[in-house]
Amino acid sequence: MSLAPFVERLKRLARLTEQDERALHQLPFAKRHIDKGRDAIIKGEAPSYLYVILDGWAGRYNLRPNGSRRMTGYLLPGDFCGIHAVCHAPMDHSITALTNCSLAKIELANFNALATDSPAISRALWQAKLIDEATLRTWLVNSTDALRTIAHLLCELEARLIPDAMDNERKLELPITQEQLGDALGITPVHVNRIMRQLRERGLATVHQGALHIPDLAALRKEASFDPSYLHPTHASKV
Amino acid sequence: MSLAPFVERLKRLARLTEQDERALHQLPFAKRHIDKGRDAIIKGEAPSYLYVILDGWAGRYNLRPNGSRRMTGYLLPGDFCGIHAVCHAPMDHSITALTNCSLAKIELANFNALATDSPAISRALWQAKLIDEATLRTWLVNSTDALRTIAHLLCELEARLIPDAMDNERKLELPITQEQLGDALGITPVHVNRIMRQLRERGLATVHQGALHIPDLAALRKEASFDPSYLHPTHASKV
DNA sequence: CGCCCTTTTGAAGAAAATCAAGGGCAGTGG
DNA sequence: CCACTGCCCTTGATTTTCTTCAAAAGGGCG
Repeated sequence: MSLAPFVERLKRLARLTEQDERALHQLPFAKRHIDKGRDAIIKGEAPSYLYVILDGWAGRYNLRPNGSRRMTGYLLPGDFCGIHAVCHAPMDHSITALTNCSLAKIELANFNALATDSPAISRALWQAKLIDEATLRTWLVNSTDALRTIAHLLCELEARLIPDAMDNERKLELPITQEQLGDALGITPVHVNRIMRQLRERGLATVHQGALHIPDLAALRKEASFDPSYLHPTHASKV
Repeated sequence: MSLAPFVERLKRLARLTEQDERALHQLPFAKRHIDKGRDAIIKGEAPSYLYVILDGWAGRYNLRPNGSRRMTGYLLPGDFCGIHAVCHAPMDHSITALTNCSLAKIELANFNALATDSPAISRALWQAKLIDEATLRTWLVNSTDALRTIAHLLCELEARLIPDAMDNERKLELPITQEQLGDALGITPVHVNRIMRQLRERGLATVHQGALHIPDLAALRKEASFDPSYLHPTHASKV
């Protein structure tokens, strides 16, 4: 497996030159497997690597004093983390594997060299950060009640996993448990279950054997007041 | 009023050279007053200015479909916003004046020129973004119940307004209403009031005539499980 | 089969929203 | 000077939402 998902991601974020692309593809990296439930980076570390998710799902989380975890974001294939190290800042949260994951570890020194040389790459990093931030904001804004909160997260995942969605009926892999969803939303797993039932009964979303089925994406998005624009930077950045 | 608060802020975030500092001080800017309740930037704009808060409090917010607003961050004197424009990206949220504000408008073209030339300045921007992001995360993580949510926000404001806190008894201006607090926390103003009473009764925080008094900062921080480290980048970035 | 993990459902309790109504205080205007 | 008005804070009563506690039912896998 190569860094292709990573390069593709950056290409979506900014206009890379051919040279940028070539240099990215030639970045040396190490592959690392992380078992479901294990942490890739722990809060307080200042990793000297950039981690790219090649396969599987990971998540950012913090522990609360009572021991429960609160996810603050999902990392899907092509996503990366560890940028804190751009500033040599220690991580303010941990990264855990929600499923078995394979990651690419890229030496930050190598990557930073590219980023400082290439305006497009450094712009792509900014875009990525802005999207992360916007995503956090939507989590705050759209968590009025549990149903909307869950519906919104499902919409987010759908939009991120199938970026070029056009049609209206969708099916996608949802390899996480209801408890993990609850962690991400600050909701009890029991309550997640009840809401999932409501979504099912209302024909908005059903989960069967690890697959999420959205019979009517438009309806779900309306229910969640989901607007995907925050995930897709306008390529105004072509400039 | 000069850009001094802005320069001071950046100096906290990264090691500026004397030249950086001089260049920042020489940035041309326009002053703009915004009345309480008015918006400085509206969602969807891609402002061509960087805005620096010189005086007053502002806030980032989004509107919810039902018309209520959800604040996603406070902007205090010295803070800046409009960095989206680094990527020519449209704002995904609006900025409103919580009190009467005076802002400095700096042409992005001018500022970007500085930022691309100076590694320290561009690093300071990264730091600022990381802090914004970390702050958003703490809002998610530490909002289990209303009391902790409010206590945490009070701690955040205290830490940001009095960065070099050492002693344990604090008093500071809190120029916002309980309703505005509720907007920031996703809590009903009525409920904010009830919690403020609890804080008062428990001797954790009292508000009198627009002044917040924290008799025992350590106790309040403990209640909120507040750890200020996310606000203060270790100057590891000296490197 | 039997075990573990996840999902599902029920019933009771806590937390917060909602609805409604006073009360303080500053500013306005007669 | 005082009544009036508007804004904010405060409190009570009621209802909704979510949590907690508990237990049962599926499903995959040794």
